[in-house]
Amino acid sequence: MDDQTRMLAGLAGLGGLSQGDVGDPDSLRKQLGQPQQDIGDILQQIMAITDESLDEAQARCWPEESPAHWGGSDDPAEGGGAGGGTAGGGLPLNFQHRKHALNCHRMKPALFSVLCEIKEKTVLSIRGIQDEDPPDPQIMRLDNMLLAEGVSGPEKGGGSAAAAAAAAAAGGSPGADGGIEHSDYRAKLAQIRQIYHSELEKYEQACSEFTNHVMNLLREQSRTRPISPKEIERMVAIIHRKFSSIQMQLKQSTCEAVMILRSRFLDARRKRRNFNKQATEVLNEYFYSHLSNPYPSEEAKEELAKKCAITVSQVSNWFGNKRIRYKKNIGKFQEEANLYAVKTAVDAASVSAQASQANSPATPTSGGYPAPCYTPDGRL
DNA sequence: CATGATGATTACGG
DNA sequence: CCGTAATCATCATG
Repeated sequence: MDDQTRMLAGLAGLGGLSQGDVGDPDSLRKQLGQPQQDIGDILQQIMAITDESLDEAQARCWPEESPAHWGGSDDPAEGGGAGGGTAGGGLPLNFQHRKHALNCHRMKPALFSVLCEIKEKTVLSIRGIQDEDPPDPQIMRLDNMLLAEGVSGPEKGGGSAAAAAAAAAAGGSPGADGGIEHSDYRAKLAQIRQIYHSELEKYEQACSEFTNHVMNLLREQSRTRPISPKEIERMVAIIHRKFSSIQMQLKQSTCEAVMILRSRFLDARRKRRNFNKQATEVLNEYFYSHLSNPYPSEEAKEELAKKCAITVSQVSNWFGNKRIRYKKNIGKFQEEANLYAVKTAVDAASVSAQASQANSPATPTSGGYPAPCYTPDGRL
């Protein structure tokens, strides 16, 4: 035990006394009659408290030899702090009294700060460097994704309800085919979002509750053992890290759910619907009447998209597919070509009386695509 | 159920 | 970013 005491005293000297900051133990030492022994005793008692389990300490009385020092009667500069509990001298003290005595001892603040400092240094040296947490790239990725997917972030102007309603209305109106599915998707997404947010809130609440709990606990304990603010800070950080890893799981599974939903509803390739007859008719009409240059401008695409109740990119897809497939096997498309050539011709004729040249819309003048209709093998 | 049609996606080049 | 070519996955039909 003596060794330990010396060591502690030495540590105390190293840790705090030499720097002479807060507690200024040097001056204290001067004031005290028998400084060395006093400190040694206090440290011993602290060690004893630390060693002993709480139950033991509370259950049985403390040994008789030391109370004199704690009683205060022996102190040169009696602050009156420890007066009450130790009045009897020979009276056995229970744990509460002991604690009180410790707390009120005039050396306590100085020792306490010294111990805090020692702890601080040792803890820092053990695991001080790796403390700064970089913002987890994984969680950032998930956050971005959720944001992009509309799960987190602002509730999309007036909420999903409005959007869903609008989509549903569009679905009810004539000719909007994707509307129904889209609104369904919206509804499901809103559901996911709701679950996500309520779970997130729960987690956050639990986290702050737990943090509060721990902080209260630490504050409570800080009266009997040295706990530096930094330590509390670290503890809170640890708790937050734990909870954020849980949050990450939540985010991950939410992302998964959204992806599944998306693949089921939005990935049109999975649930491909053919365009309706009228739409393909419009598209084919344009294609064959511009066969020499079947590249609709952006405006034309928009026009066609509107007429066919599809999107511009669908128009682009259609023309892309059409061009390549036509080019690949012109023969196969002759019939169709003639049909639409005739159709446009008839249209032209009916609109303008002087339509003697049905040929004009599809003249093989420019090189890109072969002659449209009446043609190589004259298969009209 | 095999097969062709068809809309969407991907890889690549300008 | 747009177009081509290849490819995928589904639809539609016999």
